[in-house]
Amino acid sequence: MSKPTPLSGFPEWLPAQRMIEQNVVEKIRTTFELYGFAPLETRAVEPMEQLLRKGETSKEVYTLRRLQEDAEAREDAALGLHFDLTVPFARFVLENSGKLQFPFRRYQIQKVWRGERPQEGRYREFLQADIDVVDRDSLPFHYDTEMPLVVGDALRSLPIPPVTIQINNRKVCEGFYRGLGLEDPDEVLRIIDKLDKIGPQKVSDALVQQGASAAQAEACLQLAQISASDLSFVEQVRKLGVQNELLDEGLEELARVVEAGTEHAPGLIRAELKIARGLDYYTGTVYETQLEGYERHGSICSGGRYDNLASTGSERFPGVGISIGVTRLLGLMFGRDALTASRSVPTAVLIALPNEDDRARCDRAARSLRSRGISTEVAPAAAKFGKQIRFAERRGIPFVWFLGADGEPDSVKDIRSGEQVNADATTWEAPAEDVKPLFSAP
RNA sequence: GUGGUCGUAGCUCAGCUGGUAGAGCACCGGGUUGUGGUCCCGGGGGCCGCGGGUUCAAGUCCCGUCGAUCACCCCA
Repeated sequence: MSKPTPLSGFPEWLPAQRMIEQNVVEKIRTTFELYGFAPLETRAVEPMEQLLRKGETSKEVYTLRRLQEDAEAREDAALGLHFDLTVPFARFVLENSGKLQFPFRRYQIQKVWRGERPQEGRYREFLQADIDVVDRDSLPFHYDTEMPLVVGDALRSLPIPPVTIQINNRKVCEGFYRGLGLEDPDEVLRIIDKLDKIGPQKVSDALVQQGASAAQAEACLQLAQISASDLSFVEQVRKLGVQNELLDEGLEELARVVEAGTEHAPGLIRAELKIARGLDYYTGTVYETQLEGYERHGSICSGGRYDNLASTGSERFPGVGISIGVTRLLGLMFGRDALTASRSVPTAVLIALPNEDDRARCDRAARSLRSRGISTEVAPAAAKFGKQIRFAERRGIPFVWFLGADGEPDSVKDIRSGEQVNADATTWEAPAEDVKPLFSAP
């Protein structure tokens, strides 16, 4: 059997990177819980009809079937892996609405799968950290203002470059387009979304192609080019002179999100009237997040308001949510060596083994250190101390422990400084910064 | 899913118009009878991503495939 090769789009990290991922997830989780979001995990698989309920994303869904399965059952292709965490959550709410208290806020940190062509920062299997709030019948708008603040806190707790959460509101766009007399707001939105990639001239051409007049296209471009970190965007939109009720409503909402950002997290939020978001279940606020220095790789955290995603005949559960693309974030950072671990193992202390006969003594010392939370391993084999120190060095283990010769005290060496001092395994404490690996930008 | 570029030791790469593989770093051993990182000496490693084809001969040309990456699509 020849050497296995990677599977495109299914990343696997090395232990040092996995430690970083775990640490990142832990920090995100802590922030989510600080805001009172309750943990939830849904199954990886959903019925296809659920997955396709909103949005034409069928081609991205991986379907599930047993290897041995009769042809007729196969035709149903009844199950698929979820491609985000919002749709399964909506299903879960409908299914369990009787057992939940509303407004219901929960977080989910899980793998999702999409059958897209992979490239840097884009994968087929990746981890999302998602928060949502849903309520019965109607959901107060202030939750729309809270979402970016939560992920802002989470992202700012990580050793990564600054982020900017860009906000828009579909009501603004749709209202504006309708106010202009354009009939197909979704199509306009789709075109406007490409502004950064193809430039204003081509966007304008495309709009005219779709039946817009030159003046209408120009107005759409004017709107899309509005960007502000404060409320000044309202005035800028007004100046364009379009009158529409939905537009007014959207502006009011967007203003509230920006206002909350200004108050609670200066520099985090920016009204960016060109962002659209692909998923078509969003009905109001939409979020997209840029990581400074990695803008061209797309948003690392997105979401929005969905008023109609979770509804049955009689019941309706509007929601708002946002999701951090953990794998994208990490993949981009790893790709530039911009996030590293101080060691490749959790171990803080390596106990040198002078002779195989001393293993029991070493194990005793190890147990003593572990009992006080110090991650410890005993050297794999008796060898020259130089080799054992090198074993530790290769892995970034900061301390090597030496048993004292009979009657002598043990000693511990900081192999970074070379300093070695007498120590007692029942009382010695590692410096606080060395107990766990550190994760940082180099 | 469509198209482009790339794929040589663990890593970074060299290998001219086809003539059966090299460097630096890393790794292992010795100098250093057991406390490393310097220095010196020596060593192991590559079906040249994989499969097929053209040719007397292919790392070098052609096709396919897998992987990486870029653009489109879409999106975390």
